[in-house]
Amino acid sequence: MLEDRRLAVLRAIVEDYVSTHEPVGSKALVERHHLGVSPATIRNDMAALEDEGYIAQPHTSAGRVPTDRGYRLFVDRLSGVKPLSSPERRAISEFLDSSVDLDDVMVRTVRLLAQITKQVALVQYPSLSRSNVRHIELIALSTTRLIMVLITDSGRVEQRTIECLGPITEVALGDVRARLLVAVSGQPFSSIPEILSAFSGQFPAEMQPLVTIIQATLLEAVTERIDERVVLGGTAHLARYGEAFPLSIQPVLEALEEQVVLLRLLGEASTNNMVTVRIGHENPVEGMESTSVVTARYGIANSAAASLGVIGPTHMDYAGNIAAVQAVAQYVGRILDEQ
Amino acid sequence: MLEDRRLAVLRAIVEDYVSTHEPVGSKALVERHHLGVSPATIRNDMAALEDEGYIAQPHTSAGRVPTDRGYRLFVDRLSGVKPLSSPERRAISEFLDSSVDLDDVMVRTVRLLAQITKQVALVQYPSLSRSNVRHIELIALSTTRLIMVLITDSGRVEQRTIECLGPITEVALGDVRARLLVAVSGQPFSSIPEILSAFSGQFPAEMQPLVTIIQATLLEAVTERIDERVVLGGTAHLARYGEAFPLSIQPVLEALEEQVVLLRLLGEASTNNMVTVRIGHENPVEGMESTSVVTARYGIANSAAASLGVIGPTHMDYAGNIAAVQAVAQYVGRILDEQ
DNA sequence: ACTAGCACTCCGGACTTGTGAGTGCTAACA
DNA sequence: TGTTAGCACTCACAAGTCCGGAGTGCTAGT
Repeated sequence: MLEDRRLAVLRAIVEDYVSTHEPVGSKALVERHHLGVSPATIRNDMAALEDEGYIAQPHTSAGRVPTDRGYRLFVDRLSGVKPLSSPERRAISEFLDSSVDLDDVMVRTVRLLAQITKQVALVQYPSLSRSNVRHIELIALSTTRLIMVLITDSGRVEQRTIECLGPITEVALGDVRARLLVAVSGQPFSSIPEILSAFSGQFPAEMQPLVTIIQATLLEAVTERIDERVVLGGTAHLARYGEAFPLSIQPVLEALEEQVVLLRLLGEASTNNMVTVRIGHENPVEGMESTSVVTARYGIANSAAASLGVIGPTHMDYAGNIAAVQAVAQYVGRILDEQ
Repeated sequence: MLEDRRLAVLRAIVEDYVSTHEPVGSKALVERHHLGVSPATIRNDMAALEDEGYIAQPHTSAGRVPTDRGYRLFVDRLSGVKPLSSPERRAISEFLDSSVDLDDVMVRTVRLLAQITKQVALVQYPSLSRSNVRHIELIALSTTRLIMVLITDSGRVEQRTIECLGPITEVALGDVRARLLVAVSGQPFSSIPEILSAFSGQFPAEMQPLVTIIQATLLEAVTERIDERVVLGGTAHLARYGEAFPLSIQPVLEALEEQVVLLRLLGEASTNNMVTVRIGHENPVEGMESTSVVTARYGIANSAAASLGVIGPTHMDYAGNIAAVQAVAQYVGRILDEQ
């Protein structure tokens, strides 16, 4: 009962602060939310909440502001998930129709997400490591150079140029290509290293240099290249907070330029299919202490999976953003499945 | 003589303003630059320069600030080209060595440019329309789907998925592939439409659907896809100007999210090989009135060409940026030639 | 357990003032 | 005629002062 009201107060504080961006006081609170008690009572609750570390005052005689811990409690226990509005659903389905290409899907998704959340959006390309090989092609460009094209069942196309020491014969290349195709086609990336380990044995000695370098390149493509690409959009939304907040955007912009950092932000998402929220200092990245990250994994029928999400100030609309991220993740998974 | 000094004054004003970012007054001017005259004389010159529209004062009794027109005169007649420092040259050549991939070159270039100019950098992918076809590949993914991979001599790889109505036979596809390869291999993109116009005639009627759709896809790839990709880097540098300037970064960030806008900014570069500078209002893009754009074309031995450049506030270090853009453009051209 | 009242704190806006950088003008000078 | 010195004038900006109001914590009363 008493506990209940305290939580209600916390929720009210978070909601008000998110919408007004100003410290919220006891009086304003009772006026805006019809809690049936007087400001004085609220003040007692606030004092208790402050003791427990859920809220704080920027300075004496100012209203209260939620702390990271307060937001945490809010998203864990208090925030419902706002259903998306119908224009939003419409936008998603419109975007759904006209995708032609994996790149296209990624770009459209990131735009969509940025647009409906009004935040910075991130979308990771489907992970190669959980993909299967759909096709592999070796194409001679000159007598010493060839290009390897790798196509996954998630629609991704990887290419690598290979420089050979000796000249390549048309016949040898065709031979390698044919056998390689048989060996790896349809196989998951994770099993490629094993397959390759016994591969070169079937070729005569004079072809070994060629086979070896091709093999090495392929191996590199499926393993070392676990560093994935992330597309980014909606950075302009950062400027909205510009001066108004401790969130000085410089470090954030810098962080967003590093692929590695983006991956860290997206990475280590929840094990299950739910949305993950990292609030303020919970973020593993320096310079992002006053931002929150909302992420979700999107899966392509278990064959490949990656993450997407949004980044915004800690005082974001968690309910709305969680709903948006979740919905978009579902849609994207579905689209990629269809392809 | 008198004219000469006035120009010297303008140059001094621009240089001081660029380094301090504060309106510069007559007294400070004579102290910092050893013009052999008194402040009063300078004031007369300044008044003249103001009448001609080269400088302006933000408010009475403030120093003078160059106008767009002032900058224009400065870059056209007054600014020497700063040679790059040796660490800069070293950075460029280090970057030069370790490029493996077209994508890699683009990413590295944009980073490099952003780093040495401390501005936002843009690099356009080599234009397809001036490229030659190095190889074309058709790969069946299923009985009704195939993927077309197009490799240009600038190292770019384009892929397209093609959905056929009827089932594809291995033989038919091989036939089309072989003839297509012969027909277009080594040809410039610009001549592909002509080549294709007579292409389908050589196939029997039952193969027409297949040939037609492949042909259409290829045609689309070489023509409609003149919309080029642009990579972007160094946006964090924008934040440096953050509040300090009329350059509110929101519209700029927004503009930078649109590929089309980026192309407009890069586009219409100078006819010759020199660097182009667009100052403030000279920019064709709304919201970029207080930014300048420095661009140059980089060519790959006449076969393909595109632009790169930097974007910064009008009070940028023109001499330095022009030198950097020019140097980087040369290096990139050279690297892509080698590949 | 809640509320009313009260004294206290302190941020932030408004207002004032003073200072200094900068200007334009005029008159003297080479 | 071009340059300089001197001077009165303007005005942004910083510092200082003041005051109101929002908000708090505490205590006593319901």
